[in-house]
Amino acid sequence: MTHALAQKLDSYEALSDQDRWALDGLVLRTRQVGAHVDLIREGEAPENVHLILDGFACRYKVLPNGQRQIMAYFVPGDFCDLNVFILDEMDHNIGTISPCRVVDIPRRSIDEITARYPNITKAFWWCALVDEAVLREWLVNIGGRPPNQRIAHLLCELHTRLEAVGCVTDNSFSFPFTQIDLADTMGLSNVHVNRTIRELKALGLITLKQRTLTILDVDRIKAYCHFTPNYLHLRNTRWGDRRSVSWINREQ
Amino acid sequence: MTHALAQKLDSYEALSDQDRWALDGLVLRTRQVGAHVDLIREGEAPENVHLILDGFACRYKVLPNGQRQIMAYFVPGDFCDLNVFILDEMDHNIGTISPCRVVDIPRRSIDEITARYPNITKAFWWCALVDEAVLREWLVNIGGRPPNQRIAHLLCELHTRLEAVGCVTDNSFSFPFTQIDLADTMGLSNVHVNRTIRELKALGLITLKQRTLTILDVDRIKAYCHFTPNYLHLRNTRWGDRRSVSWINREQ
DNA sequence: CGACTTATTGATGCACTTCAAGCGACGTGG
DNA sequence: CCACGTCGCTTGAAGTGCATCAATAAGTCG
Repeated sequence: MTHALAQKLDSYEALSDQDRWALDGLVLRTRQVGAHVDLIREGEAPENVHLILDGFACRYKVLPNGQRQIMAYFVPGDFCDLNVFILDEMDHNIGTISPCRVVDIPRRSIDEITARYPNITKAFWWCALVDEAVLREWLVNIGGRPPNQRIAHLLCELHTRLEAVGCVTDNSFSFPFTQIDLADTMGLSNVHVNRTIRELKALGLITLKQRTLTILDVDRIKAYCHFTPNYLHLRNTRWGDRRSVSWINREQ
Repeated sequence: MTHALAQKLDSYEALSDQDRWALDGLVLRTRQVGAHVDLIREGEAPENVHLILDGFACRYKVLPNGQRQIMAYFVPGDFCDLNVFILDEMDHNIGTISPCRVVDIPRRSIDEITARYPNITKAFWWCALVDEAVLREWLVNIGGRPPNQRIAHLLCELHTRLEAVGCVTDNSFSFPFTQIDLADTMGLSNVHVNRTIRELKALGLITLKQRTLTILDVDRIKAYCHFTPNYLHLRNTRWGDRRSVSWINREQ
């Protein structure tokens, strides 16, 4: 059974057996972390890279008034802070949502890998750039989409990302997020998240029972929120020749 | 007269004379671009890195309903897409706000520089990570702050970033953004942006005349929106020992 | 079983959007 | 040179989408 990281990198570029062995060496020392535990906090100096092998985590900040803003979700196979060594200190927190299996990778191990395995190095780069692209899409999501499409879009993204690491069966996947988590992610109140989710259920797009989310009609929910996965830059995904829209034709 | 890039990198780590010369070689071939011109569009394959030497540009997407979402502002000294080669095609557009002096840097030049100048390589890394940190802060801004603080926060950030490249005198700087630009940046309507800006003027925090913005009371506007520049990771900036807030104490 | 968190639902209010109209600055062409 | 169109800013009026407050129900964990 291959771990989520190898599966994820493989979805970008085919890995050799040597590459795989090197990755296996990276993830030898895993540790189990409970739910709602901080892996690293704002103000601390980053020592290790955190890799999530199992479970869900997130990146977040807390504003002076106590408001929490979640900026990213981490799913199995995701690095939390791959290149963070460059910066002197963390400007945000990283905490678990559900119990997680985590690997703490020292900087030296990353350097050694990138020195010897160009394929992996390239794949790491790809990870970092995709993470940034996801962050951009979240900004678009919060800034530009109405709440119902906003939440649907997040669900489509999670579905796609989790599918790439084999965590989806029959369009169902583990969904440990509370409605408060979602509210703090989407810039909405928990009450409104509740009503929006019920709307998505009523439309027959999803079901959500016992922390398991099922997408009932993948095509319809993607159409519903205009989900295009191009920003995830997956190898096997193809979508129509969607031409870009420029400055000129701003209105419809 | 040193250009904005050298000045910016120097604000991170002191550069040697050799480093400076190498950077000067990078920015030899500049070109002038008008306002509201796309430098690169969604769907295109990235060929060159774009560096802004003078003027303002932005990163944006256009949603199916015609809504534009701006995801980043570029000021003098900023790379638009430093590491974008890794990805097959652009997932967003980059366009100018004002007329700009731009350098198109081919991938090879970047590779040569990073192969020979470790200081510059490290500084480039720092640029990329700070850009990402800024993006995160924008997400917090849109998701978590009320509109008045949201706009004030953007102005504080611009002030700080422009100061680092010598584009601020007497707390005044060029401000070519229209209120529609700001609206598409902040996830607000242009009407509300207008009223909020008038509020900031009425509070005596700013003036805005002939595309020049002046911050009348830097300390007060920073306090007004709880601006902390730690996410910009500037060398010379120091701020109090702001301890991080964690999961536990969520409410105030 | 009891304490606490999470989900749900209703009622109220206001912050924001939308629509609309007027105004000044600017550029272009007749 | 003036007429006209466009664009950005401003302001008013009206409607509503979302937050806030509150109270109950349903899980969940010790």
